Amino acid sequence: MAKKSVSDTVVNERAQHFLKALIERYIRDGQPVGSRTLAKDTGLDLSPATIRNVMADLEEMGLVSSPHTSAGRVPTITGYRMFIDSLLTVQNLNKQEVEKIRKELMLGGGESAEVLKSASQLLSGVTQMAGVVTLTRRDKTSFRQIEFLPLSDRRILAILVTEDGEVHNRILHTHRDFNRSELDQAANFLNKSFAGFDMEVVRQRVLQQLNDAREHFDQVMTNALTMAGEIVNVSENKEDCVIAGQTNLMEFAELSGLVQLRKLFDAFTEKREILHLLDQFLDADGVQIFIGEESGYQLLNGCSVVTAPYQVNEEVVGVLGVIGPTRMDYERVIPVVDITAKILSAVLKKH
Amino acid sequence: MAKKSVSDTVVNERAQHFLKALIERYIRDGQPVGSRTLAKDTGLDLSPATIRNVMADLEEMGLVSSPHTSAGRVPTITGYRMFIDSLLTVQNLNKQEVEKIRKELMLGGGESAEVLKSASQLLSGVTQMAGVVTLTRRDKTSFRQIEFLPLSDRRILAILVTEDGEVHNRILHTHRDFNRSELDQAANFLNKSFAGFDMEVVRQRVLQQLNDAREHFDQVMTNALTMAGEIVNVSENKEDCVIAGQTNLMEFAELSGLVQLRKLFDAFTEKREILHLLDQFLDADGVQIFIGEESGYQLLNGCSVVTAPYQVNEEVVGVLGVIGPTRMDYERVIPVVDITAKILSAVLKKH
DNA sequence: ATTGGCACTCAGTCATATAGAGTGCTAACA
DNA sequence: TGTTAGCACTCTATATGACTGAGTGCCAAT
Repeated sequence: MAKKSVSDTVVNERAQHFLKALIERYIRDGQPVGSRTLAKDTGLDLSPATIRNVMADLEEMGLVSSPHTSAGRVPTITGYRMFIDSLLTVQNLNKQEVEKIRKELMLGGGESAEVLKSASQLLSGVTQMAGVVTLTRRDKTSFRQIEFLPLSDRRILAILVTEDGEVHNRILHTHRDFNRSELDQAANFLNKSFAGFDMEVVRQRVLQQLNDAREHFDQVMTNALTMAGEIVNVSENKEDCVIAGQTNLMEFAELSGLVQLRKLFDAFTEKREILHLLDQFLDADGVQIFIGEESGYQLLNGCSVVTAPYQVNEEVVGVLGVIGPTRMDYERVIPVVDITAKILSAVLKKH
Repeated sequence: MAKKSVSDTVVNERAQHFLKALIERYIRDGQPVGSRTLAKDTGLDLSPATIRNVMADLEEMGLVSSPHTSAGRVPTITGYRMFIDSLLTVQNLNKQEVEKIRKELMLGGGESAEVLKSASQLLSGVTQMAGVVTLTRRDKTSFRQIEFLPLSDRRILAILVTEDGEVHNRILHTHRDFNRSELDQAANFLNKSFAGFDMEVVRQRVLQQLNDAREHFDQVMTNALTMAGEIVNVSENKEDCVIAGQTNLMEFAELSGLVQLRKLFDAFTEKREILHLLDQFLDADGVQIFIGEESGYQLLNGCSVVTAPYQVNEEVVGVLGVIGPTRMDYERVIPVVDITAKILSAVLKKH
């Protein structure tokens, strides 16, 4: 409460202003920002020397650093963090752009796989970075129909259709051959028992009934249940992740190390890691930003990730976002990600 | 027949020997080969000066060239061509490696999509370059069964199963809603009419009958045929192409230009161009090699492609191969591609 | 608190020197 | 006639030093 503390906060406010200017400049040019440049950049009419003093303070606070004695200053990770958390002034997208996104996403015709792909491409196209859309919690849907078709060699093709029109199929290997009518019987039994039920429920029932089966049910039903068990499980863990525009990242000098770039690309084709990473943001609401170094994954050094979750019928089912260099234009990227998530949610809404 | 011509061919034979040695050396080291080095490399006991004379001849013939006056020689495209066409001594793979490939490919469990993916990964893994497998002529297969399921909003899910166990599904948009029994009727009609027929035949019949339909058939059948027409067409043009290990190419200095690398990667995600390129080798039998510059696609400059077609039941359905720097170890890559194609054909054989 | 001035540091650029690799040519040799 | 040794020459790569310009930190003046 003493004079000193008051003056402190005043200094800090101005310092923050400079920090903001510095980072915005750095994002534009990609080069260390010196006192002279910054002096011109901020509206305030101050001499470079003054700026230097402030920059020294900022450096002491760990918000900026200089690559070497006679270079300007560059934001540090914590500098970026502060910028993102409290200094950012996001622009709104103009209606034209919003409309473009909406149109683009409508094209897919409502087929979810298609739409997700468009969304990813859209994100990468608009931002010139890598776009990514994950689909983790599969839309809670219900059992519609199951069919079995005999193939040769004790193999059976199982087709499971869920209410939302997704088709899962899988080849099952059995211990003996089944003929067409046996399979039809099995399918009939299952369809009668489970049609319309929530998939989660189906899963439980199948397991449960399979336990009681030896005593109560005949062979047909046991077989049916066994097969159902297999395919029902498959349809569960189908996590997915669509990435687009990876090659855009090759343009950024800061990720220049071919080694790092390669690791990144490998992670993209592997997908698992990316998926795991983005899943952390499933439950956040609204846009989240995090900076590569904060994640522990060293392969994201120099990168930032901007994400937002999206919904189907009010329920979050995945996240979408953009991966690019930490030196990215957040003020533009944030609204893009935000809007895209909202529009995607709208498009995916089922009636 | 004069003395001169005889001596000429003698010179050429020796020159070819040197060319071979030079290219092999260059493939190993990646650096221009000088006369001294080459003198040691070839078994013959000749002085560097002699070698220089020969190299001058080779240069005159356009088989090698030197980047600058005081560097060694580097093979030219035509040099590589000659090497590949007539100088190459391919090694055979040892049984261990062959066995490894066979095992790896067996894993997929006969699901063709899976197996192709393994093949691609295998090629890239073994050669440390990019592996690619195309599937162009879809296995000539026959109609097994079709099903229609009503979704909401005048959308119908059509599921077509072919004899080889592939499942094609697609959402059809219709001009009015159909109920379950209408759809069942339609499916029944189609299944009875076409079960077991070759897909090509089915396609023709559908079109033909659709023409006659207005007069002879009732509404149900017309609808059925219309729907069948749509999905049958879809199942036709499903060309595909699986690429793996693209990032391996980042390791090669000769493709270092980020720009070229990016173009290459973009082509890989686009796939179309690659597919078109490889299709040229569908009808060649055995391993084919071609050098990027020869193709007209300037994006393959500095690259070579080694391909071999593979079959299902004696019929060629696609090609597989490896894309890497022109400076690649052909003597090893060729047998790998060759064997992989053979094993893949064996694995895909249907009984 | 702000500023001008000044000495200092450091990356980048240019010219120059030097070493090394390799060539082409010529003359000698078998 | 094919092969070889020798030699002058070319060109790259590398190191070196000088110089410039950008930018800093600090001190003393306002």
